[in-house]
Amino acid sequence: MSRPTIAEVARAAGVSVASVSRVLNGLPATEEMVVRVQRAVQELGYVPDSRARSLKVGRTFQLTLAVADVGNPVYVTMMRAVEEVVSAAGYRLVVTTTGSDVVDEVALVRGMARGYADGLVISPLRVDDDLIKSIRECDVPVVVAGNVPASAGVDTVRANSPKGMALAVEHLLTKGRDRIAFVNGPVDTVPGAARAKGFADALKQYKLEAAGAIEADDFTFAAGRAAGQEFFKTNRPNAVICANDLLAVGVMHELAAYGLAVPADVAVIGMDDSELAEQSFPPLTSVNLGSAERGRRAAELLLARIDDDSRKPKRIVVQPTLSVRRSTP
Amino acid sequence: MSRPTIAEVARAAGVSVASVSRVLNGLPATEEMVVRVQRAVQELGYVPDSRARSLKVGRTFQLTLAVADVGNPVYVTMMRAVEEVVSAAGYRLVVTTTGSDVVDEVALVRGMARGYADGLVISPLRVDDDLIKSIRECDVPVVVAGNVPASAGVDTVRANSPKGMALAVEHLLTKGRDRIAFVNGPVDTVPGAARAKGFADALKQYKLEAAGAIEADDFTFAAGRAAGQEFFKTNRPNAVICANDLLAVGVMHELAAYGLAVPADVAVIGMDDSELAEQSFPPLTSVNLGSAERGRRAAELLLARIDDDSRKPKRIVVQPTLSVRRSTP
DNA sequence: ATCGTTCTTGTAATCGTTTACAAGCCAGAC
DNA sequence: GTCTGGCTTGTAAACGATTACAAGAACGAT
Repeated sequence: MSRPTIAEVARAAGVSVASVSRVLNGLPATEEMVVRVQRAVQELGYVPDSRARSLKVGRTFQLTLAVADVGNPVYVTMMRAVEEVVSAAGYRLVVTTTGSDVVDEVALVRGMARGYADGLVISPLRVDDDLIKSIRECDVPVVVAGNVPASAGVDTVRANSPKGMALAVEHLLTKGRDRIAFVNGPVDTVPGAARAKGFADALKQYKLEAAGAIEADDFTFAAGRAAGQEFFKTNRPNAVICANDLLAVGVMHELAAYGLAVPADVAVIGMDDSELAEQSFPPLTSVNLGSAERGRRAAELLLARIDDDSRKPKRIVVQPTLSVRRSTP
Repeated sequence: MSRPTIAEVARAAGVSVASVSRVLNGLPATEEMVVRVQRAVQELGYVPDSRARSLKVGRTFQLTLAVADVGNPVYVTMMRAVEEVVSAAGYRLVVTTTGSDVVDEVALVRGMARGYADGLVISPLRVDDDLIKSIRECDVPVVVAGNVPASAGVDTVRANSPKGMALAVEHLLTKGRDRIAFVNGPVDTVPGAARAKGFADALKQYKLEAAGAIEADDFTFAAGRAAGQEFFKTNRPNAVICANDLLAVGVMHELAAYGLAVPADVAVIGMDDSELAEQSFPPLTSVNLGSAERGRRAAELLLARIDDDSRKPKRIVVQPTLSVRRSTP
């Protein structure tokens, strides 16, 4: 059966549509009016059509979070944090996944016409001028959870991965591990580039040489395994830092396959400190890049901008901490 | 700057709004008309307002997938499958999370007014009469990925977890493990109940006694650890079946803590065969309950029902297989 | 030259809400 | 008794698209 409209409710209650709308939106009305309308609503099982409503009021009360890969547990952490903030503000959160290709991201932002959502938090893997252009032209507010140039003029919340790298390297050095290898994700991604630079800087700071660096095809478990396979045949570092937890777990599987013990033979450090770090075996020492806090603050920034679009863009940097677990000595 | 409407495009192109709409929707028009409209569209950066469009045409071209917990990797598998099917059909998928409470699920279905999406795939943990009632009253099609009574009169796609249990028990028996324990999730959930019954039936079939059964508080890693902690102090099964992969991984951590080797001392089998089964160490033998196929078929059912709401409800059962990995001998 | 047919384009109604405005009603003050 | 002011309620115009219908143009056939 088809949904009743406000007109049918009005007819059933013997009042005008305007009165029904007013009662539903809690505007002043007599006791009797409220009762009549509510009874009619009850009886017909009326629920307002949100399309029509949002067409009129200009808001959908939906916010979108766009992430590259739902399989990456770091996004779970971020998603939970965002969800908490936006639902407290009376919005519902919808999550969509972009894939790691920048043209998909651009298409998503372009298609983010007013009408799908009132705002967008996007965590892009790859950033190019097209993406930045589409974000600026987007007619709903966009907050980037990630690193884009200040010139883009957009609210951002990003991690400090160089500092995170430094934490990881320092930790390994205090544990006496000085032959440190690095398994990165694709360096043409924003996090990949940042982490590569961070690793190089951290080593330079301690006047160390890298014991090897390898670029995985992707930020996934499978790519981590593949990277490990290629690498540990020939190289013998006593520690390896991975650009995220999935890569680290993939690498640990390969280490086991080559009969190397973690942490005794090789210490392993991941990044993101996702739920997977806790679940892996041995539990993974991981650089906490503050995904939860980044999610929370990105959501807050978005709400603030929806509230007032004229405020100048804010760029927040969340500082990392190290979660030490048993994959390091 | 505010988004231009179709009226402004029409004015800029010097044609009527109807013509603009027609060109945009690919209806027949002269070459010149097409060019003029497209240039105006280009120039103004016009994007149709999807609210207005869907108000008129009665469809949003969005479908919703509602899952209990985004942190559970089984939903990642399902989500990917659903996404693939619906995006091929020209819909966009939005994912929302309900939490494990049935009242949240009911609220979601109730609020699923026409206008948010054209259909819903829901995978409920707990089912009660209220939920079924809300599904029947929902004015957009709903497909349940899970087990609800046939009397509910709704399309469903469900797993055959008793059969899956039997596969797990058989596998253990052929490997000579006959003291089998069971770590279940909450038995007041639909999957919890199904798996409890499946386990009991499977044991009966082989005339075995359970070497212990324990009910975790939740289907999570933390609950798995807690369950293991409580359990392995006193009991000494040589195999344990867990109601999902997260629980299994939690249990394996506790086994390690008690110095028990997997699979040498205790074999472990999970259920869902999620990405985590592959990522865990040792890789987890897991009952594949066909999450991907369930997702795919649920999506297909939903599309079919959107197409024709009069067809009678279909109830699909997906058969399980066993993915043997190294957590069993 | 006139008529009918076909094709293109414009006008206006519509989807289901919200809300500005007007109108009606009642009470209280003079 | 009339008038003012405050409430309540109804009428109708939006919001931005789609689309039924009508009107006009072009063109061939008689």
